[in-house]
Amino acid sequence: MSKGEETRAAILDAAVMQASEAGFESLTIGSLAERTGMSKSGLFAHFGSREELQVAAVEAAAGRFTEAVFLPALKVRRGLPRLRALFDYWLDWTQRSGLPHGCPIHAAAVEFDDRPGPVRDAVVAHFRSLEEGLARAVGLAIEQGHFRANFDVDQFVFDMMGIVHAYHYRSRLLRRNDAILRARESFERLVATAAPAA
Amino acid sequence: MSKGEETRAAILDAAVMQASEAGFESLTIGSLAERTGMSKSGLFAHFGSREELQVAAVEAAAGRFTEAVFLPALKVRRGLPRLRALFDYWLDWTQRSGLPHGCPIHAAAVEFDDRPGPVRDAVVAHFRSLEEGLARAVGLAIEQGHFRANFDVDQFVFDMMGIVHAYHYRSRLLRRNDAILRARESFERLVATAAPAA
DNA sequence: GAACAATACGAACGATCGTTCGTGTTGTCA
DNA sequence: TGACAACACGAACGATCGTTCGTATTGTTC
Repeated sequence: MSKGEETRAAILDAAVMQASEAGFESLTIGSLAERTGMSKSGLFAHFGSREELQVAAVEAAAGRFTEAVFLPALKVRRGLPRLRALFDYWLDWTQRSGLPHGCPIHAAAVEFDDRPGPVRDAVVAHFRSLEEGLARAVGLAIEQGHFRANFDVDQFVFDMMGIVHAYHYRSRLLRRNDAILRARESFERLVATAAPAA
Repeated sequence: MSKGEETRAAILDAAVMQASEAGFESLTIGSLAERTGMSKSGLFAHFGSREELQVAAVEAAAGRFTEAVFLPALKVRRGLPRLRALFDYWLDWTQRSGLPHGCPIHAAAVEFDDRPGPVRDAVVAHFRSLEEGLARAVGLAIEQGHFRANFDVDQFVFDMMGIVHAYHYRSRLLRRNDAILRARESFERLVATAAPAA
């Protein structure tokens, strides 16, 4: 890795951390320069514009998500066990990735849901690939006979997204530490509706 | 209503609209002054600080929510019918309230979930009262015999929040127009789990 | 080590940020 | 209508925003 690539990676590290704390809109050249100990212009030179920096930060966060959630889940037996692993890894991936202030992309999804542009596009791309990955895992659960054959995969993905959103809301905004228990109970009930006919 | 109260209300109208478009962090004195046709200092004088303006805007949005969701639902027969009405009014309250860019408080919930201060406090207060209202409606459904007696009210509220969050995510970020159908199906399934023993 | 590109810097730009202040212009009530 | 408070304004402040540019200082390659 060349010197430039190294600094760029270090900048994005700091950017993802800051986005986790205060959202992608808080990513300013100045604050990021101070955080990394660089000059504003030196940092700026690694990205053509602030918007490109935000896009790169979204993609960096998305990459971390994949590393922390999908890659380890692939080592688990396909079908329901892998789906459970995905769910479990998903709920606490930020903490395991050194982002104690919540999921940055989850925040971006709300921040940019009404602001067209490259940042929004990057966020949408992440969630599309996330939903595709989930749908694939559900499909495997059907193949393995863990879920019934005529199961509505898309509805399952919708519900699973809802559970995770509700978990974030309850734990981060309301600071209720029973959030993870509520989420697990919801997930188990959701899985139960998918059980094959006895 | 005195002149001052009138302008203040007009400012908050514009503020809620803008927050719906781009979040509460986008509420700057300058942009709001331009939107209302006032001078920066003239507008500023109605609030001691930008933060107080943000708090007032959150409270104004919360008030609108109550008017558009809870008040009309009170006219519906208590129990399951009222709960359904709450859900339906909730899903499209922003459009009926002239906020075509999504729920401002929903955005604030994510924007300020990690930023302590008066704004966050106002957001939390809104969601607490919202959850209390939901729990009360579920309690009435139990009283009316529509739900079984030993039903877990808190879990129901958690799941209902999740459905609405997922609805926002799917319709606003992914722009899928089947979001409302997915949400309704999830809600019906949730209601079914609450049915009293036959 | 020489040569050249890659990288980082400091200074400066116009714009906008929240906020303060002094001064008019209104609305309100006796 | 006169008097006083309420209201709105324009100008200015220091700070920060994203961005540009010229110039050192580095890494990299022959």
